[in-house]
Amino acid sequence: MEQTQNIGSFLINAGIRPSFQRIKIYEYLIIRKNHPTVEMIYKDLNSYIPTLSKTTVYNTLKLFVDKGITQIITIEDNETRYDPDISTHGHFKCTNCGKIFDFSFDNKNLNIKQIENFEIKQTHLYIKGICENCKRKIIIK
Amino acid sequence: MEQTQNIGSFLINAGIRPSFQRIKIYEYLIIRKNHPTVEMIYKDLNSYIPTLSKTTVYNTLKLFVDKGITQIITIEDNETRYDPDISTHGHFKCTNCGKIFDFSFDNKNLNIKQIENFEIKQTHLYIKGICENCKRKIIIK
DNA sequence: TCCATATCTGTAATCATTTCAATTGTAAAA
DNA sequence: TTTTACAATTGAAATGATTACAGATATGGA
Repeated sequence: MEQTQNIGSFLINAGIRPSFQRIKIYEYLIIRKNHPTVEMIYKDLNSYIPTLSKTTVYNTLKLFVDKGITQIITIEDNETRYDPDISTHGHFKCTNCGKIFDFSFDNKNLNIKQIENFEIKQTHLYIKGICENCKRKIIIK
Repeated sequence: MEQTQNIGSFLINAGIRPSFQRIKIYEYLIIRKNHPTVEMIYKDLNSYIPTLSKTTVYNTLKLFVDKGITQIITIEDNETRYDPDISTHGHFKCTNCGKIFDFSFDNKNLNIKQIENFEIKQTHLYIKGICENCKRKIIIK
């Protein structure tokens, strides 16, 4: 499949040698778009790659983060999630269905006084609440 | 000290029985303003309350969060921090000195698109970078 | 093909957090 | 004041996520 080709050259471009496992894990991230935990990636890929080790998933994600092609999402204190979209954008987690939604926001006109002279490297906006779909379901109940 | 009195009635008001440990832990949070981890609270208070158990720190913080007088800060994936200021405000973590700074922001001009019809319950804005003090030090080096 | 090196794997170790049962403290009734 | 019931605290053990490590496997270049 040519998708693998693309991912392979993308990884090389990021300074990562494109092993089978690395390609499959990155592919998982961009196809599923589900902001997965290590457990989710391991569980889902294990049926397809039976020899996969959880350590490899950890190592690979750490590598992706170090090389700047994946970001860590800490919207919840008891689970680390991963996002291959490294642009500055927000994450909404529905406390009812657990799904995480991406959204865009302007961080230009925040004009934050207290940290004016600080050097900003990363911005994370996390919002929790009820998604539209769950809101409807809950009303019906 | 009358501070303890104030905290005692504040806890009662929040539906929390003001035990010695609970008062000291809440006092720690509001006096230090250091957004501590469980470990920090335990270590610092242990010299003053030698019998203190780490489980009590965990239990107490969970109680505070449940009763709505403390919020969890997840700016880092490997450490859960706590803040007795439950208002919506931002947190800046200096990746050099590790200190966490509070800042205020207006979530009106974030101009968020995709989640217009979602019900928002909590908003967390986390920024990482270099604080002014560390910036100066680093330049001098 | 062979070698050197990188990657992957599974196990064991570590660290944060939770569970649980026993002890201690407390407030109110007798 | 003593008793009693219940809540809070404690420390040990269990759990769960993550990391360290050492051996096995795969890979690219000579």
